[in-house]
Amino acid sequence: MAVSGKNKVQAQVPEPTLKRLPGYLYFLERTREEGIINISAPAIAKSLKCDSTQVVKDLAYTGIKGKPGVGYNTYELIHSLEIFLGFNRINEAFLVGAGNLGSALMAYQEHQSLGLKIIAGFDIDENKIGKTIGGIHVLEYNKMFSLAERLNVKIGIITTPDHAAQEVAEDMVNCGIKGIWNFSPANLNLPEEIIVQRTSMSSYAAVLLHRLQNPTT
Amino acid sequence: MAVSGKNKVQAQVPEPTLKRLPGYLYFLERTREEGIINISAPAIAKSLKCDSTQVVKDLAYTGIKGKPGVGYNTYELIHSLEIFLGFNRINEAFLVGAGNLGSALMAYQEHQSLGLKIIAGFDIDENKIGKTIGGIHVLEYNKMFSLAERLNVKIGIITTPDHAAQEVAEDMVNCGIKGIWNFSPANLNLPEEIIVQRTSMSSYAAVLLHRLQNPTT
DNA sequence: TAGATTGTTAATCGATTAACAATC
DNA sequence: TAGATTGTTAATCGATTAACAATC
Repeated sequence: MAVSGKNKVQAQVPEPTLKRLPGYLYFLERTREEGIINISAPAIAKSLKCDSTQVVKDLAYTGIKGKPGVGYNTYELIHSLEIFLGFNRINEAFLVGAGNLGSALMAYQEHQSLGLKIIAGFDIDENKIGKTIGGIHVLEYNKMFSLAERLNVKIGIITTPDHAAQEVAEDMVNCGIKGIWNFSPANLNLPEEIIVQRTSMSSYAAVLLHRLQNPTT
Repeated sequence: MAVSGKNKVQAQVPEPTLKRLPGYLYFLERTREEGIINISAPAIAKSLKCDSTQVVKDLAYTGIKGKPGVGYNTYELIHSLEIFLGFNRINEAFLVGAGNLGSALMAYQEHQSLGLKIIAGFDIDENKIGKTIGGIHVLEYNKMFSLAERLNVKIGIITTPDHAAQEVAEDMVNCGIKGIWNFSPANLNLPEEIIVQRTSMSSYAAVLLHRLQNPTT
């Protein structure tokens, strides 16, 4: 029953750490391109303008071991981050709502690692069905039900207008989807066990505006 | 010198609070549409699935007064949130990079309050220049310099490919822009006083994937 | 008045930062 | 060995949660 190789209760990874990890990964990929073999936490911290002890702690969560006095092996570090984040696996996802935001995400992952692979987009708009965006086909919404089951897709992305979000989410759950990335501001009402990640653009705008209007100091 | 009307040092608003406020605003706008005049913190908390004392605290930051035993006046609460977030003002912004993500943002704000108004998009791609997306014109990149000065725009949004982000950011700063919303994963190197809000899609993906792979209990 | 809810103050919890020992 | 950096443990800081008094 117990997973071997870990004889201690796995420390819960803080969400702030989790959010920072892809940033390290991105930076290290650039570093590797420059042919740098070893890199230290203070060096990373300086480039990313954050605290070096935080870098050490964050990286430790991925299970990597660094060499005192030297730092980390760039290649090992990238590998460790990818494994930990699950970015090495193919995390297949469906996307519903092939409007502007949906199209953006489909096109985005062509050039940028999102950590997940959108394998199909769905829409009810006849004008969008049949299109190919970022190499991904936009299919008729009703096709989602049979395809999800057949392909065993566990992740759904909602980029529909607000009013459709709840219904789409429920459909996704009925398709066997376990995790939903919701880009609409709607508050989804779903079974407890479904993992919902809400991404609200206006939250970021709020922080930016507030910091502009209330300068520190 | 001192701003009147506040005889206490203004309490710093926690960033988590700031990020939650637009969510309340969205919910309350729906509530108002239903004709509900008063709403209590526990009622909000129940709908948004969060803690009621947190709702009370968050709302208190906006300066609103509620009535014990009754709650808040919906209209006043919306007003208070808008004022506090600065969403009532017209916060004009430039967007550089009219690709998929840039287009998505331009189209998004047509239907959704982002808290800021994109007044022009810029690109170097001949095929994009001249287009109108979400009612916003895409102009030649070089036009940004003269326009920023003339229109006194203080906010810039970067939705370019990574490799262009640093250069665009520097140009924006030279245009007098004070706050930058950066959608590229690049780490911008800019003067201290420039406020940079980074929005990394892969951070959200990382959290979703991790929670899917490491269920809590 | 009674009940419900706000608003404030205290306690808890968790993340960040600091200190320092271990080690390459 | 000496210097630099990791890794761990302790201290600090800040946000969330709980408790309770004030009030409509």
